[in-house]
Amino acid sequence: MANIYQVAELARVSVATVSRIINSSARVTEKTRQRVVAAMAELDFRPNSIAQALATNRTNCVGVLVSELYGPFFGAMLSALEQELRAAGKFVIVTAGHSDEAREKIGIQFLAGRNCDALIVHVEALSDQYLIEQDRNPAPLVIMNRIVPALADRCLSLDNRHGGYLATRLLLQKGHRDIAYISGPRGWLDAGQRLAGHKRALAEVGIRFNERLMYEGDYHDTGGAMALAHLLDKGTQFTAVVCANDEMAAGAMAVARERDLQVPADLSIVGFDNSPLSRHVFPKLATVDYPIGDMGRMAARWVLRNVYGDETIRVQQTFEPCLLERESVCAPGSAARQTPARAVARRKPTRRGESRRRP
Amino acid sequence: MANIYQVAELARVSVATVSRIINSSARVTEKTRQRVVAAMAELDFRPNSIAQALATNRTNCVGVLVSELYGPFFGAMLSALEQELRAAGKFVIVTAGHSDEAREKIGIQFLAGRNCDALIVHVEALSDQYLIEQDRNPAPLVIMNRIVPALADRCLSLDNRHGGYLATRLLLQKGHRDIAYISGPRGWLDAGQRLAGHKRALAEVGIRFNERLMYEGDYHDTGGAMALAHLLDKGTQFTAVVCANDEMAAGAMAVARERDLQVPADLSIVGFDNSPLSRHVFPKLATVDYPIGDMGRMAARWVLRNVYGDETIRVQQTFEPCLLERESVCAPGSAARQTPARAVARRKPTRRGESRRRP
DNA sequence: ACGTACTATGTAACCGCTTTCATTTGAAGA
DNA sequence: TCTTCAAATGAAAGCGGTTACATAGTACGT
Repeated sequence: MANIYQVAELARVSVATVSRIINSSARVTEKTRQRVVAAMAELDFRPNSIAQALATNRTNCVGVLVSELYGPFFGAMLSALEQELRAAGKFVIVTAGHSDEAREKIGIQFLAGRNCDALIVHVEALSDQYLIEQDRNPAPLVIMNRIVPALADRCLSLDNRHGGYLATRLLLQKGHRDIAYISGPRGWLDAGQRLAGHKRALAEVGIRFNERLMYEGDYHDTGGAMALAHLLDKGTQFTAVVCANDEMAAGAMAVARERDLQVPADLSIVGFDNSPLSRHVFPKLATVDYPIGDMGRMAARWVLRNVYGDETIRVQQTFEPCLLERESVCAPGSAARQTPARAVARRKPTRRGESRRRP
Repeated sequence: MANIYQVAELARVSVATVSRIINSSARVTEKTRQRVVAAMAELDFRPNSIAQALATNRTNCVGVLVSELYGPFFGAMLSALEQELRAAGKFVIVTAGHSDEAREKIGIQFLAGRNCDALIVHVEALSDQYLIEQDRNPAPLVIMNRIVPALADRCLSLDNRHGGYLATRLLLQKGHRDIAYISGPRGWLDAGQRLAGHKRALAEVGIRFNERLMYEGDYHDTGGAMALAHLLDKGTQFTAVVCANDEMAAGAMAVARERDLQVPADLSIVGFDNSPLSRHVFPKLATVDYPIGDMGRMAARWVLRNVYGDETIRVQQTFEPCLLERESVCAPGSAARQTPARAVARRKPTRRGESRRRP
């Protein structure tokens, strides 16, 4: 591959002039510009981006650390983010932190070691303290789905608490009183926030949160399945369940089906995230939309503005969840079946003595 | 950040010696090694990877071009691939080609422009010819899910034809004779191969492929839904349908449900890919496992071996699909219902006059 | 014709590391 | 003690760009 010296020689100019043309960084006579452009074309010259990076101390790379590279959540985030950055000519280097403190730490070091211009991170296990220390790095941190007070201007987050509130409020409005909750892993921030929203919605209508109606899942369908099984087996009655994400809701739905509980007639279910999955299960899952794609895009724009200096870009740091009411929810004890009446074994007794007939 | 000169000065050695220690590239006295290591620690020195890349002409970056960054298919591929490369200290730069020729071309240029050491590409629209031309690049190409004869040693692929064959054979073995087929987009390679396998399975038992039982979908659930609706409306009878991927199968299942067709009693459905989705739908979808994670991992290993010279690594280039029989399939006209008998409207007449009672 | 004020271009240092080749060092053997 | 030779180390030239500064060139006013 030709280098800048060969171009300069062929065009009978100095390398400085060639560089100026590459970067449009200074005026050049039209005549010489044409000679140089022709030379570049003839030699099929493309500037070596590594050399440029060394000279300018700017790699045009943005590091992205997510918990996993698969799954609809990170997939949507990554996809939007990459599209936005690529449009600006920036490269995206990705790696996974696997929700584990040591691996998240290594991940950040790994990306920082590549001289990324900025890091967009979605971490669960790292402490605020560690993130704050990292921020003295040449590469600023953009923090997804979390608020670190000292770094508030670099944090993009969804109001998870409000999301949890909306999910539970929907059920309350439908008339449910005994509402179970399948939580995400204790200690994960969003899991705690969603639960807090649930509690607030209950409190608002004067219902005391019942520890026995809550179970900690793992954000996977198997965990959701196990959670609902446990809740049912405990015997405390409930007519609806809020799941802290869609995947657990899908697992819960499968268990409900196994036990011949009709969703939503016997059990209303609400999920969280609005993952594609929520539209694939039957009945379609009511859920809380998590605009993670928008947030990924916005993280990219934060970087474009604050690192690459594009002042024309506006960024938004907080996002609102939005309730999607679908077929997995109805009034408690309602006979609003999705399918005609059918033989039922082991059906749980209808709550609150209400009739099962359609109102 | 400290550089190698400062380390050298502090340790009272030359930069060459420091470099030797960084890379373990030559023997160094234990005494001086310790001095240097101490100096590096004191200054918190980390070698500048960009400068290393410039000097060695090796970026330790692998470019990955996939159609999309989201979705279970590319997600699994990316995830496995990244994990394998990261373990070897290599960086992954990702971008999307969106199954469009122009954008795929730009994507490859984009990655090549970053001086990647290798490119792993999953492209649909680019011609073999173009890929062959690209291969003279400094960065070799690894081609996923496709066979370019001239570049056969760089191609990793699944035997899609065999997969299509397995799906249809399962249905034939169950006794189905009238089998519809919802294809992927005409022109996509894997779509054509899967269809070819379907045809071969039919031919093997002497059934003539019926053009009226086949419909071209788009690999999305909406396309699958539309496809099944069209097939049903056409009036040609069938007792089973093979979908060229799981997502279309999910769409088809939704339409079947809308039309009060029981799956599998009235209609058996087989998907392709074994995406997580296939376990979330009800009944669980029989499908053909696509070991895309393994393939991603293997692409990484190809690069590790052939580009980074790790001779100890073995690579495998062709992969076999594997049938997963699940609840969405049964014998035609069988009453092997997943749910008890129920009122039915607009049910299609049972095929072949068989009884609907359980055998 | 000449000094002035720009503008266009060139020179060379620098970014931080690797690597070749030359030189120094040190230990074994005579 | 003096060679001899391998091992350890250093000097300096790249890698391919960018950019501060110097210089040559041009147009203009007087």
